[in-house]
Amino acid sequence: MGEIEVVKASKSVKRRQPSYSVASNAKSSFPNALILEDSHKLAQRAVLAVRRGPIRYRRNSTIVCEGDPADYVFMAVDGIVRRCKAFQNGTRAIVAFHTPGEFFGWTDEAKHALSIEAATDAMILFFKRSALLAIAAREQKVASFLLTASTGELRRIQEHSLRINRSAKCRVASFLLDLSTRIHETAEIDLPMSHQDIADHLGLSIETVSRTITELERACLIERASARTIVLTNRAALLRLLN
Amino acid sequence: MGEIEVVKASKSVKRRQPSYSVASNAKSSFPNALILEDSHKLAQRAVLAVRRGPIRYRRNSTIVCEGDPADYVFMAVDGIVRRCKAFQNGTRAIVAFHTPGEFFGWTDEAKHALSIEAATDAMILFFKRSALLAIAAREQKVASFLLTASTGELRRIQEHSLRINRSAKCRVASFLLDLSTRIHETAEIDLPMSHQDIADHLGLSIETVSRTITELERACLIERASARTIVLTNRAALLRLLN
DNA sequence: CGGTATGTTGACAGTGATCAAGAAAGGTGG
DNA sequence: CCACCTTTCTTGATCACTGTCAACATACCG
Repeated sequence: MGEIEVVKASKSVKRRQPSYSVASNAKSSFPNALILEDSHKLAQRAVLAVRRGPIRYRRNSTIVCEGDPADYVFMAVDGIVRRCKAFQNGTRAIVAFHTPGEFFGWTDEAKHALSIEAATDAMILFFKRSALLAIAAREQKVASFLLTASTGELRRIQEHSLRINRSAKCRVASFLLDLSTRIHETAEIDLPMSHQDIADHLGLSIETVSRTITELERACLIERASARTIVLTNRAALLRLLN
Repeated sequence: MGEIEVVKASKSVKRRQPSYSVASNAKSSFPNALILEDSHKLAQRAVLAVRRGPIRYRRNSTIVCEGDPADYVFMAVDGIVRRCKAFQNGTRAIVAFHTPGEFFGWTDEAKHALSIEAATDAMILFFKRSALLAIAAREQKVASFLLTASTGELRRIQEHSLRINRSAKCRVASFLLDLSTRIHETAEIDLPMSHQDIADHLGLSIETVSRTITELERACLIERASARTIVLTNRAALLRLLN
């Protein structure tokens, strides 16, 4: 990835854009997402001072390719981002989804180990890694901000690695609960990403994801208004599935 | 976990102690493990200034329980540590193993989300989290050291989450290669942890771990001197399994 | 030497993947 | 606004990998 100048457009995105419902949610959440604590306000100001963008990405377009130099770190203002790795046999694993306000792409290596892609239409801020490090060296609050972001991501991945070797039903239930928390809608979730993305994230086939959702619906743990709109009607029962 | 005063001993540990072979390896690696770069020497000195211990733990003894207050962060001087979660149905998932020199147990939450246990006899240093944060607030190098430790752990868990939904053969091969790198033995690995630990880490049954190792041996990718001593005779072929 | 913990191997079952077909939703162009 | 097309999702049938149960082997230890 070189300099950031133009808005990249994907090849042929003429699809439903459920991202917009997330967008309206995210628009209001963005300023608050950054300002988690009063003590971090200065840090955030300092961090935001070196932002570039935002740049608009269309759904399924690539922000960073595996092996690209890790010069930049990112934050979505709007939309959902996925970090993933493609394997030789054509399969793909999505290590994490990122919601607006989360930093992602931070690493101590020279190259990004994972591709970073827009799972929905997205607006992305860029931060030069060297600039962040330079500020962090001067401003303690910024260093602490980076550590907090990194620690938070560590916690999320640990939770994910715990659910990944449980049953399909448990994985899906856990994912839905997690998603509902992270995009803080009430009970109704408008799934921002495709079933294929969910499958690749949970290590399941797309068919199993579909079947499992159907099964949860039959058991009256959730309801479906449409394929992408899920209502968590019985959150307590979903939580019980997790043990 | 309260104050650190005495060496805790496990209930009935009268087993083979393959940890000793690792110990001899780790003894020499510890001073170097900390001093990764010259620029970090000052940070390390500052960090080590607030250490407590080391305290000796016997194999399978618990250092921290799930839900214990997260007042301390740890580093093994010697031995292998596992961080894990027990589920209601009696199964267990090991999120990560830690080798001597690695920080672990860092979190931004008030409680440890995972149990921390000695996978072999181990010598553990303790660091009060509040003390580390206080030093980090004064000394930039320490803040950067914490960030580096956290980022490194993030990278390892990401790699683990990538191998966790691949085939059993691929998981085991990847684990052996990773282990051989981390304990920097040559080609011969003296597995420090039990097959049960490996199984719980890879999300496999103990039987599948055993069968897969046998299979790798039949395919002449590895050799076994004993159940716990494995020689990576064909590292290139193992790497090919990973894709 | 005997007892316990750990590892190995076999038989069978179950969860989830794969293959295949059809349904639903969304966008496009007339 | 409607017909058509593409993409996404759903459902069924079958298969394979891995888990479970069981028995045995081996190593370690007192």
